[in-house]
Amino acid sequence: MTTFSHKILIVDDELDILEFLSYNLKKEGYQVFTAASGDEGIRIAKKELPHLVLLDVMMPGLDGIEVCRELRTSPGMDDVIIAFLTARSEDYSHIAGFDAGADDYINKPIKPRVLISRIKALLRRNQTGKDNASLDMGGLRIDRESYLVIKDGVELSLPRKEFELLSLLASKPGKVFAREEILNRVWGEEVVVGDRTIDVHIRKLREKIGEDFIKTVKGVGYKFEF
Amino acid sequence: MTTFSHKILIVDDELDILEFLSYNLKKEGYQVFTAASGDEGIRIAKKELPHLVLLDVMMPGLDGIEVCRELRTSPGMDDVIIAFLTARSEDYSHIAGFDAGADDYINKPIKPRVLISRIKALLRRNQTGKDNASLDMGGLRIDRESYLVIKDGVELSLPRKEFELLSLLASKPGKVFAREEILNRVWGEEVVVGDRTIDVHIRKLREKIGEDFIKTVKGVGYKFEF
DNA sequence: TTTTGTGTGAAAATGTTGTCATAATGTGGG
DNA sequence: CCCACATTATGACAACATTTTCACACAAAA
Repeated sequence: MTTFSHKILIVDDELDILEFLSYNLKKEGYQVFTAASGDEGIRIAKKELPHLVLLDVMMPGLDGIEVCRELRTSPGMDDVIIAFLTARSEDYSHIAGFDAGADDYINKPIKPRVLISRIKALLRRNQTGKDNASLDMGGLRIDRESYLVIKDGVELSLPRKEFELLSLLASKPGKVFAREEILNRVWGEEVVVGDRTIDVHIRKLREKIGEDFIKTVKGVGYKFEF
Repeated sequence: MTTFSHKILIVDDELDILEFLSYNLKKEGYQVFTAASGDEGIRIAKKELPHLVLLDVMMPGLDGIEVCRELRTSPGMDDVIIAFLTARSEDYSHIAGFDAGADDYINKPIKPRVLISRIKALLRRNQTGKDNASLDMGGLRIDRESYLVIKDGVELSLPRKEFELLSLLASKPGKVFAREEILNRVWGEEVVVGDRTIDVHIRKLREKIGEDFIKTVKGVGYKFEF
């Protein structure tokens, strides 16, 4: 069997990042293409039909989201895996809405080892045809199908309410969910539970997945961030 | 072998789009059903159990999202592939909250060639592993043809219900099957059996194949793992 | 008939969920 | 800047729900 090499396209306007990523991925044996703008990214993507596209969200001109949209509607691109590169500080709320095409979000700054393992996971996933109903972010994977949360590679099995709560919050990173809304969607409209119930579940979640993912917005509710 | 034809249901309130899509899909050999409203779509879906549903997001009355929700919670519909049709200009944020069921988003206007290739990809994706006659995993082989389970080389002969239950769970390792889903697919839609029936069969299975393969997810269902 | 398969109900075991009291923390007014 | 107030965090526990397990009844097959 000849060694098969995946094609990866990196689109980012910052040249040093481009080089950094390119270097590390090539070292892993991937076939790497780079583009410094959205337009160029689309052109190369159409020509090379890469298996995976790393897409910077913030770019002058065509931004990552628009590129993603364009790619997703291009012929032959149906199976392309698209991962967004996002700066940790950026507000995710506007991205969150766009769940049509992203397979993963990867935070900058990026440690090579982490990047490689995420990319391997992504490529593996799509190869087995297992189109997982799973979200992957900040070292946390939430798999709605297997009811499993994987944190840094370690499986956590959460009780139902906790899982649903996390699942809800993480479905729209950055968005603040009001307590009322949480109650409606996790517990249901008619169910009546005390005021502290949510807090307690939030606490248990934080114990399990770490303190940093769920942020309290006093007087309003909670939000998920990564 | 006779040619197998996939059933596709299109739901859209614009009749010319309905016709346009219908024409193109029929030409490809698909069995096409159409509905001009959400209600009609649900009715037809329940009757025909299509493999794939193309769902317009914006419709008067029941919109695509609501239809999708309804379908996803209908018995037997778990494997239906649902793709949303969206106008390019539409804001995705309101869709985002709805993470329950869409397998794909397809932008209008639609080029036939693109549509066909997306649909093929979607159908292909879901088909894998479905018709496998023999599954082999973790020292356990499940042979649907000979109705035999072989554990570490030893033949086990399981009663029909037990075999079908195991077969279902193992058809998608990792996936949690809700009790409701199990009932529908192993016992059938109309059959009414008590709550404890599933548990007892699970228990007998565990006795025979070992305790570790079938995991309980409390409040949700069971899943197979190896 | 004997054996095997299948479903039921009731008790026990298990894990999950909700509530309370109390501490900690943040917020806005003075 | 500090205080009083409102809100949230936390830990222990009680209440609850679901699943397990068992013994048994009945049906279907051998």
